[in-house]
Amino acid sequence: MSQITIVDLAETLGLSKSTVSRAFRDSSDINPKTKERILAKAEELGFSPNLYASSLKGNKSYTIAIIIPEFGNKFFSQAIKGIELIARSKGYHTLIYVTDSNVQNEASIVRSLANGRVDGVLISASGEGRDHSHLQLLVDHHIPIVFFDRTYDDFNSHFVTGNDFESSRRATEHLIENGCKRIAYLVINQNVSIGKVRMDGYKKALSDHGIATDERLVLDTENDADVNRDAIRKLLLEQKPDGIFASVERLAISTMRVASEEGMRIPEDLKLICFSCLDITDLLQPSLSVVKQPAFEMGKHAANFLFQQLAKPIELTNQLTTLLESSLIFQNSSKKN
Amino acid sequence: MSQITIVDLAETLGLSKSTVSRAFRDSSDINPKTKERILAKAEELGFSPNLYASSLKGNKSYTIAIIIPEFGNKFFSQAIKGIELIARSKGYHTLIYVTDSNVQNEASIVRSLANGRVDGVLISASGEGRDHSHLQLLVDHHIPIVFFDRTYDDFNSHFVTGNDFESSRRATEHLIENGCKRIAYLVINQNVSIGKVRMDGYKKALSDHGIATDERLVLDTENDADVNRDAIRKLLLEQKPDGIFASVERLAISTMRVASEEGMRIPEDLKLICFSCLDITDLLQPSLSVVKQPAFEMGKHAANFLFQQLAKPIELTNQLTTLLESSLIFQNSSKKN
DNA sequence: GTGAAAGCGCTAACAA
DNA sequence: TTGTTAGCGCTTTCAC
Repeated sequence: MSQITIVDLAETLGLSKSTVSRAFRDSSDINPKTKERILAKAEELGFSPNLYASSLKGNKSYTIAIIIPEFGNKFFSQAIKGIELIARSKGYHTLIYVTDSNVQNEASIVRSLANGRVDGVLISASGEGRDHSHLQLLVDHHIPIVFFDRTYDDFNSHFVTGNDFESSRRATEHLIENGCKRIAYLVINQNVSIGKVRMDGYKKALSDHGIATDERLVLDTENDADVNRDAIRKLLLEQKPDGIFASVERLAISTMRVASEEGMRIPEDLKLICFSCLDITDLLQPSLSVVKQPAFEMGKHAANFLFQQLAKPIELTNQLTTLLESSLIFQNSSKKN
Repeated sequence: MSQITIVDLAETLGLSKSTVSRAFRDSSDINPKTKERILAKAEELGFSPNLYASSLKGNKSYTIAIIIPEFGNKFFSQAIKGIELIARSKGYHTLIYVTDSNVQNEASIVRSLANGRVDGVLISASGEGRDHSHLQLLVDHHIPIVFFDRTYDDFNSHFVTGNDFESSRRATEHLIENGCKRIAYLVINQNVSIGKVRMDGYKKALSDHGIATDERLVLDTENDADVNRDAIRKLLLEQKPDGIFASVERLAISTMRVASEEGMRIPEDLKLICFSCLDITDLLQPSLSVVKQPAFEMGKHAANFLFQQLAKPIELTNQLTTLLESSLIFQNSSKKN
């Protein structure tokens, strides 16, 4: 911690602490030469104004928080990269928290932020539970919140995400066009927004093509990779789908491994497409068809919106959603036989 | 921001602010009933003590920073996950910064931390430049620093990394044992520690097996993917290596793409092994042989050491290095013909 | 253009 | 066990 204070600096320079203080704020009028002298001395002594004293006076932390459910895939690392980039360009600092998709963790993290630690929060919902009152705490403290990728329906705020309904519809339609009759949908979690919206797109494509939805082909998964893998195996063996649409990358990866273990070939016996931000899908065996969200852009967009809110708060009476275009990349995993 | 203060709470309860303050600290003796009453009221009013006032008094931020050069691969996301986990278990918050492998960015970030914002710093060096005096600023402010994965030689501190020399030696030896005679080494950057150490391991394996080092087979790369790709193409075409040892994943990925474009088969014409934390190397075509660092463990280890330093500072007079064991996973990309 | 002084919200000696 | 009080280091009116 910085031992030297503004008073020390003032003394060594024969000035008052208010003058020294002014040298570090842009606004106040001060003799340019004095300012220069002060800044030079500060540099020499390695002094910079104590953050906590400034924040206590100014009631501003110049810090935002990112809360994400997991760190498993490239989507979140790209999104964080975008957020951090914008934040730093605005002179803001970025705190990072991982909830492990656990709403209790989410609540405890959120509670630790309401004491002025942050000026705003970017969050991708953990997806669990029905009680999201912890977020109300932020609202009460006038801390703006922006959701990205995953949200809660029961909460009015800004939400930045991909055009998941349409991408899902097109992904599913692509499987149909390539000959699939029994397409299974692997849900990340029925309670998270992305689970539902992506399922709606899936169902729309089915009904558009006169295919009835078979609930046995919809697999709701959990937070445990082993459990999911067994469930996928059961699905493949019992329901014999000829196409899989996975709402997240890790479920598609599990599917590839299980299919291989069970001697099913992709795409001959089973076609596969999923949401993923992986940048080496072309090198997989088979190359993987994906819906690729603009993760980096999404992070930047969400951050920019947060800073807009910080500059000029807007009261939201219902959820305001911004959709960013995802790209569909069709490769061998979904290829027609 | 929190409008309500400790004084407001005290007034509504007919107590003094010191009593209220005590209710939020664990140590001080206070009537359990009073404490309960205070905490209940605080909960009701959504009050929590202002962080900046506490920090200003206590000269402690309960915040650490992670500074990383890039966010491109799984290594860093896993390491961050480990760090954040430990930090939160200690009641600490974690700031994240990305330097984009640029030492100027690194310096400006570091400077913004020396004002008491953080109690400690975890850093993976950007790798550029010869002047690392910005880090001295942290030392002057008694902010402990722990390096992980990438360090600077000219700086005394704790450094947590993998047993890169030995892993590199074994990886290279593995290529030799599988018949390679002309093994190229792709360096991330000659100036970063990992570039050098991994090269030393490579050279050791060569000399152990009576193979002379051919400097034309050592390719120093830059921060630009396109430039690197062209350089790799040139290397493959002109030097005709029969094995590649890549010090980082992205160089191996570029190699796979270039090889494919030039009609070279892996592993028949060219064997490949690299450092990588990717968890789907088995699904690549061909499955990729890797040196896998314990990224999550490394993050936890580095964080734990930082907290040890925070609890009881130790003056380091030279670099203290902790090596964590990496695992070698041999798959098809390096298989004998 | 510069200085004096009050106070941001909290903590911790000290007193009661 | 609780209250009083003096700051933590800085910003910002208000004088000069």
